[in-house]
Amino acid sequence: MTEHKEDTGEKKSLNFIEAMVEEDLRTGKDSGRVHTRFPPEPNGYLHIGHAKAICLDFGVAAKYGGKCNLRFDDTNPTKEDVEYVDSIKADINWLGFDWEDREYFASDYFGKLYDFATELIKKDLAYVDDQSSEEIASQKGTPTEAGTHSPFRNRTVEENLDLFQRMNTGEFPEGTRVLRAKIDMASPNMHMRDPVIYRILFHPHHRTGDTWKVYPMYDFAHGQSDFFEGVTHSLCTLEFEVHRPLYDWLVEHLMSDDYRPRQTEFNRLNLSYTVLSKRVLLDLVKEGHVKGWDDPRMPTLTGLRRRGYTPESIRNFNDSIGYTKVMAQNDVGLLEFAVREDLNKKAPRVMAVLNPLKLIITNYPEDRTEEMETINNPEDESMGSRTVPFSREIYIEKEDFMEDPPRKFFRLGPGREVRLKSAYIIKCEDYKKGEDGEIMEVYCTYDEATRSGGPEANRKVKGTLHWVSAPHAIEAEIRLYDRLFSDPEPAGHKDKSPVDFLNRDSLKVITGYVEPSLESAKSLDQFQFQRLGYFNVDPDTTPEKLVFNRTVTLRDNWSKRN
RNA sequence: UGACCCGUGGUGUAACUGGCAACACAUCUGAUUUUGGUUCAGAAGAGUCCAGGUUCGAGCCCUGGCGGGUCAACCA
Repeated sequence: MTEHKEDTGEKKSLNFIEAMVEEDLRTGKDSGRVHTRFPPEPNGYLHIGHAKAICLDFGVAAKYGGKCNLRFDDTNPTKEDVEYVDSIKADINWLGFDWEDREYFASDYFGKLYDFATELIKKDLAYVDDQSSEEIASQKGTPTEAGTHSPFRNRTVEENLDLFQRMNTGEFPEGTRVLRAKIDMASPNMHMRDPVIYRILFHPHHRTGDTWKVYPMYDFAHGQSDFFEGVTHSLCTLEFEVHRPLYDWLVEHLMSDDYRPRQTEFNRLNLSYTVLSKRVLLDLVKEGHVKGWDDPRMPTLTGLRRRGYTPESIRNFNDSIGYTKVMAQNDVGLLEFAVREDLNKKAPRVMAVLNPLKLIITNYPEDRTEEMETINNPEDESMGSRTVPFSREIYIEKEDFMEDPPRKFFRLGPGREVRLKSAYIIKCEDYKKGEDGEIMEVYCTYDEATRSGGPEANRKVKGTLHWVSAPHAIEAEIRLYDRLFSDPEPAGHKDKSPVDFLNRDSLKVITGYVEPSLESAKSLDQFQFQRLGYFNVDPDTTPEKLVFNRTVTLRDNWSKRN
C-alpha cells in the first residue's frame, strides 16, 4: 500500500505524506477528497525553500485528483504589501503550478474570524487582557515551569464582549489590550498557555484598508481558514508541530460539523552554501552584498530564474530530496546536478571564448571566410544545425594552450595537434610571448583535408577546442557566478553571522567573445557554451550589449584532477 | 533539566503486515565521444546512534540511555 507503479514501470516509494493521503483515501476520510493549500505571507519574495512546499502542496493535490488553493496569510498588515502578492503569484506560475480560481486571502475571513472570536468569548473560552506584552510574557512561565494567570482572566462574558468590540473601534491604543484564548497556563506546550489570538493594529491593511483595528494572530487564522476552504491536508514545516494542539483546539471549539482539516508537518529545506532565512536575505539586499532580490546569486525564485535555473530542474530537485521529518542538510550540488541534467537536454550548444587568446592560422588565406555547419544539440537532433564563420584569425581560451604542457594535457602546445570543433585539425608551429612571459599569440597551420565532413575528418587527435572567429565575434559581458557563501553552513555558526562567510568571488564580470549567431539572443534564452557551462541572457542585455550569466559550469573531470 | 519531533554510506532518500539494507548525488575506474560534456559499463563506501529485550529472524516492535531539533513574538 505504500508503493505504487510509476508510468515507467519503476517502483517509487511514497513519502510519509503520500502514504497518509493514500490511507485516508482508502478509509474514505473526507469522502475521498484531497484538498491542500499553499499559504504564503505576502511579506517577501519566494525562495527555493518555498518551492519545496509548493511542489508538495500542489503535487499531492495533483497526484490524487485533488485541489490546491493559493491563500495569502495576510493577518499582519504592518508587514505585508500587494507588491509581494504579485511576485508570489508570478513565481508560482513560473514554477508550473496553477491554483485556477482558488485565490484566497486570510483577510477575506476577517469578518467570520471576528464572529468566531465572539463565539469563543461567549463560551467563556476567551478574554480581554489589559496587560502589556511584557507582563503577559512574564506570566507565561518557562517550558519547565507553569505560567500564572492573568488578573484579567476571569472577566465576565459581558465585559469581554464589550471590550473586544471596543478594541475594534479604535478606542484603545495599540498594545493596550489583546484577546486571549482561555486554555491552560500550566500546559507543557507553551502555545496552549492562553495564547494571544487578537491584537490591536492601526496600520492600514493592504486589502481591507482601515476597516479593522483588531487583527487575528496566525494561530487564530490558519486552521479556521483551512476549515472555511475545505482543506483536508494542511501541510506545513516542522516548526509548526507545537502549534498543532492549538490548531486542533480552535477547530474543535469553533466548528460544528464532522469535517476537520488536519495539519501535517514536514522538514524544511536546508541547502549547503546558502541561506534561506528571510531576515538574512533582506540584509544581503539592504547592505548591498547582492544587487537585489533577483540577483542571480540569491536563492529566491526570481534570482534562480535570472540565473538560468529552469522550473523543471527545481521540481526535479525537490522530487529527489524528498519529504521527511528529519532535519536534513541538502547539498547544493544536487540542485546543480538538476539544472545540468535539464539543460543538457534543452540548451543549444554555442561557442564562446571567455578568456581569449589570438590564434593565427598561417597557411589559411587572409581574405577567406568559411561557414562551418555545426549541430545545435547532440542530445536532440530535432534542434537542427547552424553555421559558424571560420577565418584565419580566431580566439581560443588561454587555458587551452600551454608552453610546456603536462602529460595528459589534451590541448594545444608547441608542435601539438588539436581539432577545432566543427572545423579543422590544426598544428601549433609557434607562439609569441610578451615581456611578462604571457602568451600573446599562437601560430598554427591547418590541414584542409580534415575539415569536418572532409576526407580526413575522422582522423583522431587528442583534443577538441571551441573557438570563435576573431573578425566575426561579438563582444559580450559575461557574469561568472559562484556560490554566495564560502562556508557549507553559513547560518550554522553561533557567534558569526552568515555575512562573515560571504564568498568574495561570487561574481566575476569579464568580457568575452561569442559566436555571431548569438546576436539575436533574447532575454533569458539559455545556451551551453561548449566546454564551459550553461549560460543565459541576462535582462540587462541591450541592443548594443549582450550580457550573459553563467548558470552553472559543466561537470569537469579535468580541472578537478589538477 | 518540561513537552513534542527526529537519529540508515560523505549527502539526501528507500526498505509493503519484522525476512540477505536499495536508489540518487558526490567519489574512483574503464569504454565511447569532433564538448575532459553526454552516454555506457563497473568499483568503493553504511550493517542502520548506543545498551538491553521480544522473536527462528529486528533498520522496522518494546525498555532505557545518548545525540540533534522545535517551543517561552501583541511574527508567520
